Amino acid sequence: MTDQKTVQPRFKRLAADDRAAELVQAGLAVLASGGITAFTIDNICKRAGASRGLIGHHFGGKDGLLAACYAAAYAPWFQMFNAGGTPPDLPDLIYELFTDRQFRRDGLNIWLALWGEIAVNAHLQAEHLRHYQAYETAIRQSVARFAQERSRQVDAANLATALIALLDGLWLELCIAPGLMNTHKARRAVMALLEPHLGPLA
Amino acid sequence: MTDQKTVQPRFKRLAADDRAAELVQAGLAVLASGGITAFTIDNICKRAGASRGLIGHHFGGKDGLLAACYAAAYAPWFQMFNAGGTPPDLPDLIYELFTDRQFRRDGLNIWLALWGEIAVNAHLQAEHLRHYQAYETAIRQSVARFAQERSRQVDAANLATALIALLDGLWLELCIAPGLMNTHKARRAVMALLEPHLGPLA
DNA sequence: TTTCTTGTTGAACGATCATATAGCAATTGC
DNA sequence: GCAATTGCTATATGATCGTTCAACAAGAAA
Repeated sequence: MTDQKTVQPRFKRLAADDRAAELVQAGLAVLASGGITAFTIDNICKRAGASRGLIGHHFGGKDGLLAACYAAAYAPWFQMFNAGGTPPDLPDLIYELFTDRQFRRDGLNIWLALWGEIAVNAHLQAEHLRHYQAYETAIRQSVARFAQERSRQVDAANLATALIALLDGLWLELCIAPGLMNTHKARRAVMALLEPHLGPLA
Repeated sequence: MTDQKTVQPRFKRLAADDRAAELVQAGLAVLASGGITAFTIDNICKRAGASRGLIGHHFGGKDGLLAACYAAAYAPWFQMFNAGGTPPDLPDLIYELFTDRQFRRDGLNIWLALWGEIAVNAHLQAEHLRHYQAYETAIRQSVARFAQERSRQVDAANLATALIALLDGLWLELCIAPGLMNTHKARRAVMALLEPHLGPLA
């Protein structure tokens, strides 16, 4: 009979936070590839190599996991736009958003799936609104500072509104018409909005 | 015993096309209020006051119904942007898109739900791409004609790309942050993009 | 080596899902 | 009044869904 010591462990115990993070990453991967209808307990556990009971244990259930996925998707943005911090320089921001690393279909598919849920889920929508307002404030301040540095008079609030919508729309286009959208086209579209008001950005 | 004549009919027979149209309308209503996860045979039949077997009978199943819903959602756009017809005047188009009748959350929720599915459903995405290219052509021609009439030199393709993305982004914003977006803000955002390139539109 | 902590599994359960289809029944035609 | 047409119901079926939880087991501590 096999020595107990040589038996392969059935699973590896992780710290609670580590396991939760793995499940969130699996959830994001499932959203990226299959959208919100693929976001099921079975799909996520298969992806994470874990058992279905863990979702209830760590998140209280599927809805809690989705909320955690939203928070994880938002975390990089939160760092970038956190109220109280200095908003990024506008050219740096635009540059960064349209690198191949950021302007990627799978990552933006996550947002498209989440938007679909935010539209009909009051709980998620309330949380999104809090983040959105911080984001809008940061973008508006970036625009205002850039204009002021170049002695340009602009309606920063309106330009921020238009910029935010344009960014979201370009993301959406990459998801639903990927062959027709790329970083080059996206950058030029953004410049078409900003440069007449702010002058050259590059 | 009750006379046969006075018995209330159990259901009303409709022409096949009429019943199919009702089911499509029910499907769109379900997408508008609950998103793609609420798009189930039971929800749609409850909404239509019909029996589940009709979905299979008229559409071959749920996927066929979703395709029909997409076609129905697209039909008004098809009329507006049909390749071969005259694209609308740009100011008329912008005016029309941001009336309270068109810029409405429930209608735009349908698109948000469909976009989520288009992103991950190859069949639907292929159909969408056909329509999208006709739409882009029409918008580009509207922009080009408007610019030409005012002796303005613009990159019509780039401006059309930006305009399409901005329109989609404004729709999206109405769905996910409805308290913060309205027709007035949306119009002004569009003008911020177009007027520096094309001159006054109103 | 034994005990303890708690992460984890995976099956049971009831609900919901989409499809298939026998047969009912509204309505028209003869 | 009866027959024909075909729209339509509603049930059966197997699969998938999310939640629950008893009990297992990895790994640390004593």
